[in-house]
Amino acid sequence: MEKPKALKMTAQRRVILEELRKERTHPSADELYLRVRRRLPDISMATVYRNLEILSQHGLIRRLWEGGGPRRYDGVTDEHYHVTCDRCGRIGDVPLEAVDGFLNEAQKITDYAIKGYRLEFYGFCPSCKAEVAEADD
Amino acid sequence: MEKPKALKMTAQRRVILEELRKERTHPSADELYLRVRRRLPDISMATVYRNLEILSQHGLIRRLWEGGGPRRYDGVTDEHYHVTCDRCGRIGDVPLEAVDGFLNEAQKITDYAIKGYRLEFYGFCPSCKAEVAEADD
DNA sequence: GTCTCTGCAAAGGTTTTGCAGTAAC
DNA sequence: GTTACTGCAAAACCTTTGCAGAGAC
Repeated sequence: MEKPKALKMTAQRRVILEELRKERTHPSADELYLRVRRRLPDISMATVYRNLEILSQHGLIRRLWEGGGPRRYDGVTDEHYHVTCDRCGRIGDVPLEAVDGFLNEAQKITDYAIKGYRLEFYGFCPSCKAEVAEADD
Repeated sequence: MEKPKALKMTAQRRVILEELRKERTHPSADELYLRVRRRLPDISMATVYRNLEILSQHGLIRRLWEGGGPRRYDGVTDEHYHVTCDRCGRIGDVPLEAVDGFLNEAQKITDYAIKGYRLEFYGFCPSCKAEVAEADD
């Protein structure tokens, strides 16, 4: 197991966290950088990126919709969902029919006009599942 | 209203579509390019990108998990979902509690070990909703 | 004193775009 | 003939990384 690093609270980290918590707009790294720079003019973009990564690893903030990698495409347009392997990235199909009971519920609690949703599962693919099980022996 | 362009079926477009439908691996543009190039050695990457975009606009293929833009962060770590405006990109909160009735159902029909899901709504934000309504008058 | 963090600058990966020529309809 | 499409090359965009020095504990 890897030993987690001890977090040091630097001025940069503190301000990034404060500004992110102050904002309700779900900013990107770039937008946050502009805000943080008002208080710490010498901060660098790299520091912002590094801290956003570290802070979300530690559960202090959340990153929306994974997906840094390349976009992927599907030739099958029938209704179905996908499941991504957390370990190797392989993507499988989940041929569930539309599950939209929560659309109404969601509609009640926001001012947006909700038109649909995106749902994606994650976990371990069959081979990673097997390899992880072996490693645990 | 914008007039949609008529689709012309070029050799490149046909082969891209065929190869994507043949694959069950949800390939990225790059992976697809490698495959397509076996049949059309002179095709360019730009053509692959352009066609993937056009074909998904026309509903002939699907793009997985939107998210070409920058990643976004949330300082609030409480359980909740998000809703993205299709028109202006603004992101709102949907303070629903975990809705995971479909996890079991999904688990039954794949060989993956499903650990969780990501759920995101989309639609129009309050101001876009209003502007679209006016435009329709 | 040790280990983590920082700024800088450079590189990396992915996607888009302007252009002039070509092919589909 | 008109319009959409192509390859090429360059640029745009977003993110990560190596490094040497600085700061937190």
